[in-house]
Amino acid sequence: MELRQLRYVTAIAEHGNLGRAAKSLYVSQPALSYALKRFEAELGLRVFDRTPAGVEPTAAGREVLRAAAEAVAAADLVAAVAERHRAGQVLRVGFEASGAGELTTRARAEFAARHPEVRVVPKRFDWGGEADALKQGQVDVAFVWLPADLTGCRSVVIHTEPRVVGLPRGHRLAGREAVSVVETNDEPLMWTDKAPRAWVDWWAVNPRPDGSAPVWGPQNDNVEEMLEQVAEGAAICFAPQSMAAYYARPDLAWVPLTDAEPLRVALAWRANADTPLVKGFARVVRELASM
Amino acid sequence: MELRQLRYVTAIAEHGNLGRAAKSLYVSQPALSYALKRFEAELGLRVFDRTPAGVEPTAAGREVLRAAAEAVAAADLVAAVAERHRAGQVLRVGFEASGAGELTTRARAEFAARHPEVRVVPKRFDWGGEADALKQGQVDVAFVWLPADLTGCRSVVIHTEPRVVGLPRGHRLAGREAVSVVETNDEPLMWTDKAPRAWVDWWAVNPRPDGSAPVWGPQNDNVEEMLEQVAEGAAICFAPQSMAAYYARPDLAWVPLTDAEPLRVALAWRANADTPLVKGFARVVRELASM
DNA sequence: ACGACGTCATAAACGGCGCTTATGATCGCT
DNA sequence: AGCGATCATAAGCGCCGTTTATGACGTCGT
Repeated sequence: MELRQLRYVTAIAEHGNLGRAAKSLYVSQPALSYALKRFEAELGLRVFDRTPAGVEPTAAGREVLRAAAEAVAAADLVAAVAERHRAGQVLRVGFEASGAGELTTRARAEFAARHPEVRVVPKRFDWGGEADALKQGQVDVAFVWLPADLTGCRSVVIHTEPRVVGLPRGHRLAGREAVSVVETNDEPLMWTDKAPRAWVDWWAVNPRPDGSAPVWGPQNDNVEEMLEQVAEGAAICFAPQSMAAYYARPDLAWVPLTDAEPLRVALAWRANADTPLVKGFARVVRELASM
Repeated sequence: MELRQLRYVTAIAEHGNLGRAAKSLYVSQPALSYALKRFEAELGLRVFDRTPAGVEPTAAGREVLRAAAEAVAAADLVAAVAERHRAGQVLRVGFEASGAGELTTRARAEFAARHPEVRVVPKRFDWGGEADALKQGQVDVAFVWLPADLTGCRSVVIHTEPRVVGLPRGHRLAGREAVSVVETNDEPLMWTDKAPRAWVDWWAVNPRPDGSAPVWGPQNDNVEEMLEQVAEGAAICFAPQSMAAYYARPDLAWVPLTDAEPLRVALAWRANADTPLVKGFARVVRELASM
């Protein structure tokens, strides 16, 4: 007996007709007729009665078919187990913009080297998107720019990074070695409606040290849209230091902010998906972060 | 994926060694090695690690093997269901000597072909034994030589057959084209005490057409014992015509009887065992008998 | 009553699969 | 270094499972 035979009789029972069942199985009708005959001979009993209108299971056939369907389902589970292992050996790592800087890249590379059987897949998100993606199961772990709502997740801060101001080349503040937040008070500032208000206010340093509110410039969804508009002089932006290296455009100037709270990046994962793969990645990230 | 592959990997896991597993599966070791390789390629993952000491399941392989063992067990259940039905689907057909001649054989063959799920088992009985066996439930149906007591049974005459006289080769009547019953009056006649008196008298044509009684020869229990003694000249016997064909011994002569009532054979079954199987067999016998 | 249609069954032919034998590669042990 | 045990590869071949072609049978509509 082979699975092929069990799949055949299961399909025949479902369709009630050798012709249609054959089509569904991508074999010819005589092939199915012959296979059924040999299966019945092998079992020593008739599974189907033949009628001009099609076939009907015999009483004994019904029991055989029930058992056959279970065997087919059990075999499909073998394929599913294998698929899960093939697919489950994928670690989806979420991030936005430059993520955790070099740490993001080094962590993925190091983990991939230690686990060649695992495919580490980077997944980029728009502003604040990596936290939602993690919670919705679109990624397995994420480098999350704080502040972020990580309810239902576990996280550990693994990176801090000074902030800088992004200016168009030639801006009056572009040649400075550093500027304070208040010095940028009058400049329109890029913002986004994609992220939660707390995220936006944190990035904008709102309220400012002197108690004033920022001047809001154009809104944008992601880092490329933001930098395009800064480069053309529409506004300035606050960003992590690594962005200067990752998006080193000739028409942009990056100047350190002297008094802006540094960015903290957390590695986060869902509490109910604390798998060995995820734990292993977190271990690698912590190792690299402590060097 | 086929069951063969699942049985192979299950056996490999059990033996931990391709050579021993191959022996247990009655295939050669290279065949198993090749089959395993193709199975792993089909699944897209390695089920076993190979070592000089044998094979060991990988972590993923363990899960595949667990699922494979379940699928094999489920498939074995299909065979077990079939076996249970086969064991229950037995039709025991009783008869004596040549039964209803060719009809007996053709009926069993035709019914078996139409019902592969049923095992049709022939059961031979000594003289008159098939009627008692039927009533006692030793058989499901029987080709009964009449006359017979079929109280509690249903029956239908499905065969008639001329009678002949069995003579030792060289007997004074052996060369005749036909003889009358009265011409055999002086010859000792084989008889049996196994069957009812009515049966014995019918077969002996007692009383004879001229009112005389037969000359009783040796008694016997079955056809072989009878023919042995006829061949050695101890007596003659009356028999159905089919017996000449079925027991064509060189030391016997069969001569038609001109005035003996033909044998009538009935298909009989117990009235309280009017099952679909029995009814089906009766239908087949009637069909063939009417051809 | 007959022809058309739908359905299952059989036959012959053939591509390819799953096995065989022969043999090689590798590792561990002596 | 040689031997034995184990897995892997290659070439060849028998036979299985499929195909196309066609037949048998029952039902339905005309």
